[in-house]
This record gives sequence, structure tokens and C-alpha cells, in this order.
Amino acid sequence: MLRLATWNVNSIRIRLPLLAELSKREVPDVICLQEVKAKEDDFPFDKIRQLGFENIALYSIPGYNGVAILSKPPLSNINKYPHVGRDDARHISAVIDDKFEVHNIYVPAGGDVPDAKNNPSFAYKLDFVDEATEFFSNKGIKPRLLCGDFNIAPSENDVWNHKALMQIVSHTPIEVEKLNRFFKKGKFFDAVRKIYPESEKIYSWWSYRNPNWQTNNKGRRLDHIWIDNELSSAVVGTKICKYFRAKERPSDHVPVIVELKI
DNA sequence: ATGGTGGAAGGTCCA
Repeated sequence: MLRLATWNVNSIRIRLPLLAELSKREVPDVICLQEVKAKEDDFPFDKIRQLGFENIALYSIPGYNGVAILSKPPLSNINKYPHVGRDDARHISAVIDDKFEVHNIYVPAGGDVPDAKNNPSFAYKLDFVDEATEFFSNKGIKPRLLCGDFNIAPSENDVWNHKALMQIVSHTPIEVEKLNRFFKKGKFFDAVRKIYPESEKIYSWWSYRNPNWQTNNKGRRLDHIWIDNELSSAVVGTKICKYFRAKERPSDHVPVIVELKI
């Protein structure tokens, strides 16, 4: 069994108490974090090791972004990948227990205006997805698990209002098209949708700017766990930890967990 | 038509 969690923490230092709770209540073997927002010197290695995650792979820059893989099983072949010519700390991978290659990505959010000509952030996002598509079109040696904050909600039931959100960055047709192409070319399988049917609305993110997020439930599913198609039968469970959004000092994203029988 | 909140090279920038 392998329990893999992905979580955009929006600052690892602020979220340490919740990380401890995730570790205790959900008992993941591996946690992929995005937006750690801490340079290497500020990263709380010791406190995370005390939670049982003795093996840590970190790719970070001061201030923004940053991704990490926290693991109880041993890690090897750690790789950090700058994309679209930027050293932005958005993609790291490691081999877990000599069995799987886990990739953790943080796709650029893309700004507010869904127009690549007038918004460089949006152009960067599209280029990032294109580059990732090429990257993952080539098979690795080990079976691959890919997770992270993709900042795109591809399906109608990945957003609270499909029609309205088609004009909002994260659910525009061009983003959805590119993410679907990424999915197909990489021959991936959506581990979360194996358990939650396509007809069910599920979200992993609720904006900080909506204080009534619980009653309005205007969420989006931005965080994903994709696995190699061959591993599809190994998925035995999935959990979106919505209760984390209601905690004291929450991230705007909640942890997403998959359980694999392998 | 803009703001709302949260977090970070501490001042705006990004989400």
C-alpha cells in the first residue's frame, strides 16, 4: 500500500501545525507540497523529520513557489526541473522505494486576464503546460505518479459553475484543451475521478476572498493526482480532505490523497 | 467595476 498526498500549503512555515495533523489523521507515506514559500535555510527540515518523513526533496527559491516531496520510504534520483527557461521551483521528482517515480508540479496560476498576448503570466502558464506535455510524453524507467497544483479545473464538475468559469483563468477552453492534451499524450489516468464519478462536483480549492466559502461552496478542483495508465487498477481509494479548509489558518487548497495497492 | 484575504525577497507582488 502507498498513500500519496498532494497539498498546496501556501507557506510551509505557517502550515506546520496542519501538516502535523495531516500526518496523524491521514497517515500518508508521501506528501507532495506546493508553494512552500521558504528558501532552503528557512525550510523546517527537522520538524518534518520528527513527523516521520525522514526523506525530503526540496526545490525552492526565496519568496514564492517552491515544491517538496516528503517521504517515509527512501528517495533516490531527485531531479529539479526549471521550465520555460525560468528557475521558478515548480517541478521536482524522485524515485520512491526504488519502485515509482513521483513528480510534483506547481503550474503557474496565470494571472487574471485569459489572454496570452496581453498577459505574460497567462502565456507562461500555457507554455508551462505545453512543456510539461512534451516532458511527460516520454516514458520513464519506473511507473510514474504525477501530482500537484495544476491550477486548471478541466471538467464541468470540477467547478461550481461551468458556464461562468469558462471566462475565468483556470477553466478557460484553451487551458482545458491543453490540460486534456497533456493527459492524453502522457497516457495518464485520473486517480481521483476513479473514485468520485465524473457526474459529481468535487473541489480542492476555495478562495480566501470568499468568507462564506462553506455556504457558497464556490470551489474548483485545481489539485490532481495522475498516474500511468497501467497502474489504474492499483487505485483503491481517494480522499479530498475538505475539512482542512475549515481549520484555523487554513491553506486555500486542501490535501488530496490517493491510496494505491502496489 | 472593484474588492474581497493571505503570504512572502517588507514592499509591493502574487495567488
